[in-house]
Amino acid sequence: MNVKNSYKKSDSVRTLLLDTAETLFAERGFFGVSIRDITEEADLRNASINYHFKSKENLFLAVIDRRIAPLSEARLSKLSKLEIDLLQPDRTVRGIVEAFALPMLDFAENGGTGWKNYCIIVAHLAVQKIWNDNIVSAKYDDHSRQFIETLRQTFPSTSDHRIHYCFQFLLSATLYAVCDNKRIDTLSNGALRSDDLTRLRDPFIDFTVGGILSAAGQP
Amino acid sequence: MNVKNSYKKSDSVRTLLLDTAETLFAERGFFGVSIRDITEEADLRNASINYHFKSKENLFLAVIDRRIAPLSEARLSKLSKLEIDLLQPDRTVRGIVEAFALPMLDFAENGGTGWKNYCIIVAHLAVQKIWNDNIVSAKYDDHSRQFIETLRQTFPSTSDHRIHYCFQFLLSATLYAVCDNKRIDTLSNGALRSDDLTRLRDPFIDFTVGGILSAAGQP
DNA sequence: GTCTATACCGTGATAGAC
DNA sequence: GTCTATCACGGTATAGAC
Repeated sequence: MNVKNSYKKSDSVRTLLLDTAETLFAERGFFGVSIRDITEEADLRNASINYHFKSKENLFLAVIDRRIAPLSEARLSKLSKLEIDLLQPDRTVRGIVEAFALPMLDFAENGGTGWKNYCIIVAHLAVQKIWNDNIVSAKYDDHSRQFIETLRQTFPSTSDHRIHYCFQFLLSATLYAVCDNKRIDTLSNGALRSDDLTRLRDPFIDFTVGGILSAAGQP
Repeated sequence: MNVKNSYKKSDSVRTLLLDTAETLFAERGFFGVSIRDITEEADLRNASINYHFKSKENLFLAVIDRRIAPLSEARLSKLSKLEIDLLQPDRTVRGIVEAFALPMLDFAENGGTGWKNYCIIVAHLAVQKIWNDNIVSAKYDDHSRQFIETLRQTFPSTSDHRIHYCFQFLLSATLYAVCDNKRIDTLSNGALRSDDLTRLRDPFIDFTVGGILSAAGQP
């Protein structure tokens, strides 16, 4: 019982730190947030971060790590249900796009603030070279390669490099969609909102599916 | 003559600071770089930044500002030569895509390290809400709206919100393309390079043109 | 007008009391 | 497991010398 209680208490502090860090990192990025910002926001002493996570960078890694498995599983579960139909590449591509993008769009919009902030952090990471090796590649290569392989099989006569670019284009559209940068709010004078991913969904699928068919169409 | 000389000297220090800052901001972002990092790299005292730019944030703004006019002019000059042909939306869309994306891809690859770093910085800015008002909106709204308006005219029966999303998708593909994050190097096991924008160009145009036609096709 | 020296505060991390 | 005190360092900004 003691063990269980102490575990639960420690666990709740860890979770509180992860949640608070997630929020702040989403707002200002890794370098824009100090461990004092985090602990003050969470009403804790700043030593708690070093105790629970050893360092600020480690906390950041833990924030990223926490939600990789659920996201990856949601994507791969959809992908595993996909039937590659070479006679209907449009249907197959739609299946790939939906398996890759819809879980992230759905988590970002309906998964609560935690998931929303997580997606924003990933969108930031993704455009920065410095995180490519330690984080992005280490954590996302596996399931990215499965999507690339599925595209590969869907377009047997398309060159490898076009297949890879198609994945990049799908990725960039997805990540920009979840970064919630308020850009479209400004440009549309408030008619659209960058956090309204429900409204984005249909145009998004039309664009990415049409784009991939067009880019993969010629070998 | 004194005035001219002193102006030239001051100007060269300013330029050195701008160039050095541009390089470092591209590597680690605004918060990841200190004014000491910049002045040490440039072999200057750290007070020179406050003297020439008043503050770190002001220096950052100056870095962004410096290259907006040339980029904007390159884009709008191409756009002004475009003829909107409602009977051939594919040709028109290709013209819009080329006017918006090719100048940036070209500057990033062939404009020297300064332009390359600038494009990387813009790609980082673009996904962060905090810079939307002071920088992105203030500096890029004008020419962004011209591209949106041209899309608007090209697809008279498409809803406004799809037009705005089409611009967002074009923007996200363009910015991700120039961020040089090495992701495609990793995923392709070195067969492709994120700094090889020449090779990216044709698939990029096929994807974005096909995507926009598909997303704007249905009102 | 330009650069030097320095002030002063915030940073990440740790040692040791509780 | 948590808190206090403190470290060495890096952060921006400024006052004043040249």
